[in-house]
Amino acid sequence: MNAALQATADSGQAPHAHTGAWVAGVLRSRISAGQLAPGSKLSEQKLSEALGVSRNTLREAFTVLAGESMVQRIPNRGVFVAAPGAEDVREIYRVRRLIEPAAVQSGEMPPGALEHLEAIVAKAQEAKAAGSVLDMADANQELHKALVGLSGSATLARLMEKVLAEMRLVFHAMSTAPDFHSHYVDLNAALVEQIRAGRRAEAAAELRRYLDAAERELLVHLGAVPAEPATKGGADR
Amino acid sequence: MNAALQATADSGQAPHAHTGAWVAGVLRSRISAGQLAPGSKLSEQKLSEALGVSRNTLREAFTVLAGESMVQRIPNRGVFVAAPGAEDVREIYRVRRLIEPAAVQSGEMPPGALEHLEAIVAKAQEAKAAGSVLDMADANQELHKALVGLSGSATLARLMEKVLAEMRLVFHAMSTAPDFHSHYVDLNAALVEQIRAGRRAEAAAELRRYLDAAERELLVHLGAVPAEPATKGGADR
DNA sequence: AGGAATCGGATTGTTCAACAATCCGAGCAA
DNA sequence: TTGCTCGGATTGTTGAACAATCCGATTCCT
Repeated sequence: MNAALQATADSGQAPHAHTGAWVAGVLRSRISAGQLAPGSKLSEQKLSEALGVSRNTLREAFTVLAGESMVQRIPNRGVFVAAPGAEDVREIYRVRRLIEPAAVQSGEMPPGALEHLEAIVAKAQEAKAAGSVLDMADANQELHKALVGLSGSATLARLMEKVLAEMRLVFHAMSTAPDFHSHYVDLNAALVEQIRAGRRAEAAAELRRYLDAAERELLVHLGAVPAEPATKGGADR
Repeated sequence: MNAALQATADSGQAPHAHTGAWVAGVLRSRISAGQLAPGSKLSEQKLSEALGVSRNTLREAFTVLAGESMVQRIPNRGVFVAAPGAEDVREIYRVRRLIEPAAVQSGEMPPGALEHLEAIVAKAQEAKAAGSVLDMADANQELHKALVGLSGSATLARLMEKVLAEMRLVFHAMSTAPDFHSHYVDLNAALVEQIRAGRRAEAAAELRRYLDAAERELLVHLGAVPAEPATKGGADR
């Protein structure tokens, strides 16, 4: 834990933009990279001296990150790296299930978007061939971000980015992280193919199935839902 | 301007929650209420002494509000109440057009939601009968928030709240504010009626038309689009 | 006179040091 | 063991200080 903290303090001499925003960026990166484990406490004193900034400035960064729900602030207790649970996963997929298919189905399709999608798919297939799980995960996230990008809305793109950041936290929070992504590379390819063919409604429907399956897989792995029986909507919470 | 600032400084003795969040709440209310005009500058010194908080604490509130894009922060210049323009209106409706119909069409319809919708419609009709434009506007926003609420997602509800806050800013930014809302009361009623009847797809389609019309009306009033010809996309900014 | 460079005041950005408020755990008592 | 109190540690908030930057007005040159 300590190693991760003081690791990048060397670049501490050049707070490019506003120092607060810079600190927020540094912490955001480390959290997304998993260097700061979900649930771990971020001490004001340690972090401020490790990053070479004032406690006040660090606090500003905390405010930013709390607004993005990357960290959780508990009054008089401190800030902790967000640790999403099963209910958070359900919420994540509630959002994705609403936004992604809608963007696919009724997006305005800016020029070059299709090529962008296909480039990402190619990258994912490359990563799969090379067996690089990390690159596959990255490409996967990039693809879904691009799908939302079809809507042409910067707001929704930002929201999706936030959601994907939370997804990374979910993965980091899982003790054992099996290969969730390789299954989906081919599905992604098929999806983009359908979009290319103009079969937007079918693509959206397939995407919905995709998301349902992914959510279920995650919940099962979190032990929040039984593995097999898929009938009545049973255990909630 | 000054009157609005020091107006509520009387309650300044009881910062209930964390002072930063409290200040952010106060400012948010005043901005939404139009007491702080869009584009106006929020001076750190004046505001901090008017609210009876430290400059540092006020700054934390600014960070929060900037994260919600209620204010715009310009480095070394200060923070200003957000002043949405035509492009922002287009972005707002890009989001609404994607989210609201999707929520109507595929929302999970929690119990009591329908009654809630109808209660809001009733309130709106009441307000229309009484000629209270303000209550109509409130009911209108409440209805659309409730529509998104059908999705069951707190994240999307928050996003919609942010969007609606920006809408209020748009109205406040308009010099002349004619009656945008009375047209839509009956449309809202019809919409809820269709939802009640289970005709979700039709309701979503009607909602889309609704949103297109509202956006166009706003853009026309902002002078960002010609009044009649509905063909080529013309003047940008 | 018109325009460019300059200067001074004002505001923001950041840090530091201090104090109050709160929480957590250790130690003690019943 | 259970419950209480106390002390240390951390957070919340403030005030003051200084550097950096920006804006407007004055001044100077052509």
